Amino acid sequence: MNECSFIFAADMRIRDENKINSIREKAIEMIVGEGFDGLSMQKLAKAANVSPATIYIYFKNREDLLSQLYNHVQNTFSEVTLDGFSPELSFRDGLWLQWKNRFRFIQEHPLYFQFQEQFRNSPLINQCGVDISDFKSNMKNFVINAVKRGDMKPMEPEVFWSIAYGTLYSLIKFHLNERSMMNNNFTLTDEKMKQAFEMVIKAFKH
Amino acid sequence: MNECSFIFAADMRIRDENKINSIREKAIEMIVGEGFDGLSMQKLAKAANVSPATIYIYFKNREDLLSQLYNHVQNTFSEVTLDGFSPELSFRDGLWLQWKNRFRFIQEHPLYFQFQEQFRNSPLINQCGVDISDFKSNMKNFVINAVKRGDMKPMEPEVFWSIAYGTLYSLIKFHLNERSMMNNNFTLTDEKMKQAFEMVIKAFKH
DNA sequence: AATATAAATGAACATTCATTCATTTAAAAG
DNA sequence: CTTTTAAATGAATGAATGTTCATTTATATT
Repeated sequence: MNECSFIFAADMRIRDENKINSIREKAIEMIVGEGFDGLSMQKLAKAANVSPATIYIYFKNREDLLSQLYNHVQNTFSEVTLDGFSPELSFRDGLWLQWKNRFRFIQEHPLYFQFQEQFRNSPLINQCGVDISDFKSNMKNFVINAVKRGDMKPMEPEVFWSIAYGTLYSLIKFHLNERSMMNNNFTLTDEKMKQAFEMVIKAFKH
Repeated sequence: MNECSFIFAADMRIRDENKINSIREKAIEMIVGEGFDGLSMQKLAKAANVSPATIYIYFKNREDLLSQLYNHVQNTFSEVTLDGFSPELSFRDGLWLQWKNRFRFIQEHPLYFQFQEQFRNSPLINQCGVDISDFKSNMKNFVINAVKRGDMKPMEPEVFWSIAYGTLYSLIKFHLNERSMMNNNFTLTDEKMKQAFEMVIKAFKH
């Protein structure tokens, strides 16, 4: 398929991958900074040093742009999060690796995370089908194995997820908003993460 | 102050409280359904059966409208959440009452909750100063008392909050999205809430 | 150098946007 | 009933919106 498209596209002027990247990054930047209603195609074009029409070469329309942005962010998220992970890992090691990987994701891509959260909490999430089946089957099998080994009593996956990750995501949000709910600066250090993690592990104990 | 404004306003045509309510509710409805970029002043006027100009009697501009919406929702949230609550309650009873109250809030005002989350995860949250100091001092004192009594070891408030409520909010979000992360329907019953609550309590045990 | 192909463009489109304003409507007081 | 006051309005404003299109530019092959 790759060779095919290379052959057929032999004569075409090559796509500027920097351009499509620039459009994507600037779009995410604008959305995180000004919200979805702060993203206009013309402002985006200007920010990405591109003609408005150029955007429509790579994206069918505004909706498709947003959808592809989310897709891209989700793929990056899956990559980082699955790094070094295996469903065969012990409950403790596997969950801790997930915590570390997910925290690394927001450290390496803070804008991606904020975009992700903004998108997920908006109605856009309902119009956008992103395939993360590989990621999900990894997570699912991990839980199945944990129950098999008796590291965790059986429970609905949503209950598991809420305790295992709801806590972490809340910590991360405090970390990202310097002006947190408590009005003092909060930095999520490894130590605090470990402290919370041990409490979560205790919650899962029989 | 109330009497004063009554006297001075004696001759004026009375403000239609239904109108301002209708504007508010329709606005929240539109935002939850179509996102912040789905809310236009003209569409809102039509939905609320009002002239666009009328909106500007009650709200300085679009930004002020959004800010007042959030303010209203936060006040409602505080009312419901503090119902029956006291910082003097035992750790277990107080936290459980908070869980029940917050769940009741999203049951009675599901749109409010979704609006709240959408707003909180958007950049709008930074431009909008809402006073919830009464609410916060209640929550703060509750934690102080819990530490005093030895029901909980001292920890940063953000860590406490993430374990105590991060879990609950995650459950609530699964509950509200019928198409959840796990792709099956999830309903947050009292039983499941209690199950998760007991795990959270265990996490806090010494 | 000439050709072919698609990338890239800037100007233009109709539409929708937030906001304003001159005018009308309704209600309370005299 | 008349007057007064502010609520309420519909039409209008210019600016900004998403999208298109005829044209130009750049590149890989001949």
